[in-house]
Amino acid sequence: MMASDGMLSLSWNNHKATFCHILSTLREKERYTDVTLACEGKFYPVHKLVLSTCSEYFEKMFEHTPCKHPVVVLKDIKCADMEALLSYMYDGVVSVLQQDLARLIKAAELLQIKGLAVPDEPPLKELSKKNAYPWSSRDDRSSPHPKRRRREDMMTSTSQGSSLPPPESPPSSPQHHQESNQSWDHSKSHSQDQREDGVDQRVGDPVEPAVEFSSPKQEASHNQEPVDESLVKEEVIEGSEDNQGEGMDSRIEYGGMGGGDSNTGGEEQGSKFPHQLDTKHPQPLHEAVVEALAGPSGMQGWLGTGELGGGFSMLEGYSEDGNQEVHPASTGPHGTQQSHQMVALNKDGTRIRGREAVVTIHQCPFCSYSTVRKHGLTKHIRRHTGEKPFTCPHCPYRSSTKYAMSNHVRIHTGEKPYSCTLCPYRGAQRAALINHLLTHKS
DNA sequence: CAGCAGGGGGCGA
DNA sequence: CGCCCCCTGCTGG
Repeated sequence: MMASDGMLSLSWNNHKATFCHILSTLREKERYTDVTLACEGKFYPVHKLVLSTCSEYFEKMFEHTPCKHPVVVLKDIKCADMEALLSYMYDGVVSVLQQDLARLIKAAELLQIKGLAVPDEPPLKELSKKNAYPWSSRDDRSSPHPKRRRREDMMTSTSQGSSLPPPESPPSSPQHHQESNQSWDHSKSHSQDQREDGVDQRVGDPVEPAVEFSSPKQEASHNQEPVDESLVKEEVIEGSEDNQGEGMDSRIEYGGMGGGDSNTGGEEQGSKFPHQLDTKHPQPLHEAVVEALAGPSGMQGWLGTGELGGGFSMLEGYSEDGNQEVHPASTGPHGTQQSHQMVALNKDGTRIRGREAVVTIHQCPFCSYSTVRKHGLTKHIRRHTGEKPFTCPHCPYRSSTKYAMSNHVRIHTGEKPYSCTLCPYRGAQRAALINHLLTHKS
């Protein structure tokens, strides 16, 4: 916080993460939901606000829908995809099997989900590296990377008669996109056309015929008006801006799900996939999120680094003792899983890396502290609880650790085990001696 | 600068 | 889980 002229600026450190958490919780409890999405016989009560925020498509739809609680039927979207997209919109992350990626992206494009409706090739990369954590690096109010023109293209593409994608990539694998990425990133304005064509296909085709695209629209039109294509345009800007945030991006090595074969990705990628499996389990995704969020002290523990600005950092599996444990290899939601991974990397860097490794991260329910050592957390929690099990036999002093007490007791005993080799100085603590030695150097 | 308290990690049992 | 150590921050002279 900063102060100026006597004014204090109070900042809510984990505001974003908290906010997102709350939204997820509300969704879980179906509280304040004001729109129901229906697909494949399943119903998903959600919030217009969230949908509108994440999708212009919905935004438009609601804008023209007087109905208080409309039910939007999504014909061409699979419920699994819908759930994944909802997870993405509410939690900012979603894990998807490589094989399902194309379909998911397509669904995202149809619904114009910001950040997922990637224009061209990069879907993979984008998805995994940037969009996966839209809010992690900056404010996401502005959509992550709205790249929806794609959709337009698609529609228009026919007219263009575009040639379509290079033979190289069979529809099914979204992966080949690396190369185009770069070009795409920077130029997103005009030149894209040609390229996009190619892209379109890749993205769209894999799973289904282009025809389908219309459907969502139709849907829209049914409900009200067709989405204005022009809106879809938006140029975007994504570029590289992102990282201003806390620089998290840089640290996050995200192997990306999509990256798949791309060589660019890190070594991690390979290992990563194995864990992203259950994308499909319907429930898990949702439940897990909630579960992850539940915490003794509210969301605090759930939040990330606690740094300003927020980088969110983690969702943990929550365990009864108040600690949140993460088991990357086995825990539910992919999304969270990834988060975990991220956390691990951020916090411990070297240590908790491999996806394969089963790492348990113990998250403090009171603050952002997390450690791989349960014992470490136990000690840490004393900070919050104020528990000081160790009492000085000579005075009222109490400490939270035995070692601290032993240091303290030396005050009474006069013991000074750390002696300077250069002078008669003796210190009761090693740190004192080290500090003292500095005086000899200068 | 010295003293002290405390947090968190390393390591072994 | 316990013990120990390293490191850091605060305080007072």
